[in-house]
Amino acid sequence: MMKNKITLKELAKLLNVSVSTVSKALNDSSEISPKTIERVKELAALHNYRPNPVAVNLKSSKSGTIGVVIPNISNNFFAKVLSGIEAKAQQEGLQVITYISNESLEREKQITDMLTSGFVDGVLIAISEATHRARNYDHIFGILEYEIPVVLYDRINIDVPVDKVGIDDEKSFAEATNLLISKGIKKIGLASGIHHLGVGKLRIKGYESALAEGMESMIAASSRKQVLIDGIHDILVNKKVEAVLCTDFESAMRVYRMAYENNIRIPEDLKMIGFLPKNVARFLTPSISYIEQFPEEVGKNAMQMLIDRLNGKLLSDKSTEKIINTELVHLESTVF
Amino acid sequence: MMKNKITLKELAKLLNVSVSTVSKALNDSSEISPKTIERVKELAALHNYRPNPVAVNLKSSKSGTIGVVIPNISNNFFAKVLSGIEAKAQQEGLQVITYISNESLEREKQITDMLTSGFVDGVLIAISEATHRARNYDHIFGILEYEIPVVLYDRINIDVPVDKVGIDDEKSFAEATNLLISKGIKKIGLASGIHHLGVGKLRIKGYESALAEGMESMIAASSRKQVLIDGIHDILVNKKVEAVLCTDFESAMRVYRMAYENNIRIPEDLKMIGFLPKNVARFLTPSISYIEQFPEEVGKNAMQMLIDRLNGKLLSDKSTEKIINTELVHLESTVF
DNA sequence: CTGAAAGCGCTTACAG
DNA sequence: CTGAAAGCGCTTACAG
Repeated sequence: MMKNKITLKELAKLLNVSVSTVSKALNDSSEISPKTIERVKELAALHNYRPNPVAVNLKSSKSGTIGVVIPNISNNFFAKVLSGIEAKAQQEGLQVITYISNESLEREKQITDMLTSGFVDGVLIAISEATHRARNYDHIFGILEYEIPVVLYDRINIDVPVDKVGIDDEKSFAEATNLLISKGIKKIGLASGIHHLGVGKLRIKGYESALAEGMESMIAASSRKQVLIDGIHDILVNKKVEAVLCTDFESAMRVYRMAYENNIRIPEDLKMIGFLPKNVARFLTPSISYIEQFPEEVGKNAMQMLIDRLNGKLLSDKSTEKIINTELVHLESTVF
Repeated sequence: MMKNKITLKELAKLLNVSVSTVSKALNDSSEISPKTIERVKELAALHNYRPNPVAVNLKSSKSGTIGVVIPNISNNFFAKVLSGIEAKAQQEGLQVITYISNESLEREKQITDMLTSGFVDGVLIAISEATHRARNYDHIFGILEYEIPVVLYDRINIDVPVDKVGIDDEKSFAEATNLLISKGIKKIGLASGIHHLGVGKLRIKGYESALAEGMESMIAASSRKQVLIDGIHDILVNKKVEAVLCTDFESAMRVYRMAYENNIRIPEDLKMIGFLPKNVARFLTPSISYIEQFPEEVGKNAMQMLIDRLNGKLLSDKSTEKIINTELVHLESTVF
């Protein structure tokens, strides 16, 4: 049994009325008599009529789709942001078109180029690492020139006048550092594989700003594997830090491995707090205290902001910014 | 500087030619003189003309978009499948609309309902756990009734006559079991949090079929947390298995934790092999031997298959199936 | 080689 | 209350 898609025209012919009448009836126009509305709807239901969304889009010059640009979908944080975006979009009857930049500026430019070709009503984007490094945001401005609203999420520490939704990166590490200090810990180190990114910088800034008088800042940071490992070795084994904060998954796992290989016991010899996915943090041996983020909330809020922008609910000459708070979750690595 | 989108009509007026001529010129029609083609293209480039994709779609009754249904985007396997799909789509100039079912049959039905409303040219779907449990595939057949091609990926062990791309789940665990046997291990157990899913069943089947004469099948399997934990305790602590295969992330992490808590040393007392993301497996202490899958390949192949189907390159009365092979990667947990 | 016309499937001012 | 007409932005047979 093949369902051939039925059109307005065909319905009209079957009903012996005009296409306009059918269209209006289906849209509950007050111009049409209740009786006709009923007849039309009945037949439409019988044939499982659905308006062709492409045609509707052409008339309304809206597509009902949102473009979402993701730097790296393997990063669980971004995967969950997407999940939040998709949930919100679903509620609002919007379609989400996904683009993955793989942290590449080149690819990101291709994507923004597609985005301006008129398919999407709005854009949610976390810029790629490469874009951040190059500080080249021309293609973002390019989208704006087409009057397509843009909301930046997570990686928002850049100077582009658009709406933004982010994480309290700086505060999270300031508070973690303060907590360790309050427990009498003096030698606190930090490891980072993302010190070159905005979020990395903010986390490091939070750590440094919270260090008390006379406390040394000890940072192992590199985006190159071996340099990072050597740096971690230095602060764990040579400098013998008593606690270490990790800004990202990779640095956390390398610290964890390094401690294991050098018989540094967690938490006895070393306290540890990191940005880690809950699922991994809980199951490690020992489990690692982590900063819980709420990526779905980031996604939902970014989508909501975009919707508000599209509906003209936000002031047109001013961009808004929203910060989603994190929470420090204590597990075995910070048992005192 | 605002770029107002320019249309064919406007270009035509500026050039003092007809809309048809402009359209043909831009499409390099042989009907049009080289000189006109050049003039038209020049002005189009100057104004950065891009055809309105919605209008093109309406004419061609194709949308250039593919719907992808993902059960759970937090699962790194699916995230990477999406990455492969997106990469292929990008190459082919197709847009990917993402839908997340959250393993819910209800949600999946809503999604398939949207999919049939005429937006997408084809569908890639991994059915949800709930769908699998309920064995309710009516909504999948529903898509087919609209003549929208469907390709199943990963969770393909169901009786629906469509193209499929999967993983060699059964073989992977059969080979892992054989390897352990060849090393003289007698007591091999298995842990699973996904025994109710097709992929879980296949992995378990592979394990059981490979067990040698007289070897006992020892399985801890449940989708309920505490039952799974108790089961793992039983095979590790009471039955004292010498090796354990884990079908999924959660069961692997629980085995890993359970061994740690009961002073069972890996690999001295217990060998371990599991389906784990590379990134986690490598960093654990000790690192855990894992079955490497190639989710991007699954995604790319599924997308390619769909494209072939759309282009009529596949036989219309027969569905194809492709299996992507896995690889066992030895790390510290299987040092003999 | 160029252009007028029809049409993809819808919506909506306007006329009756 | 109903319908004819115009139009969203494009493509493509057909006529000239």
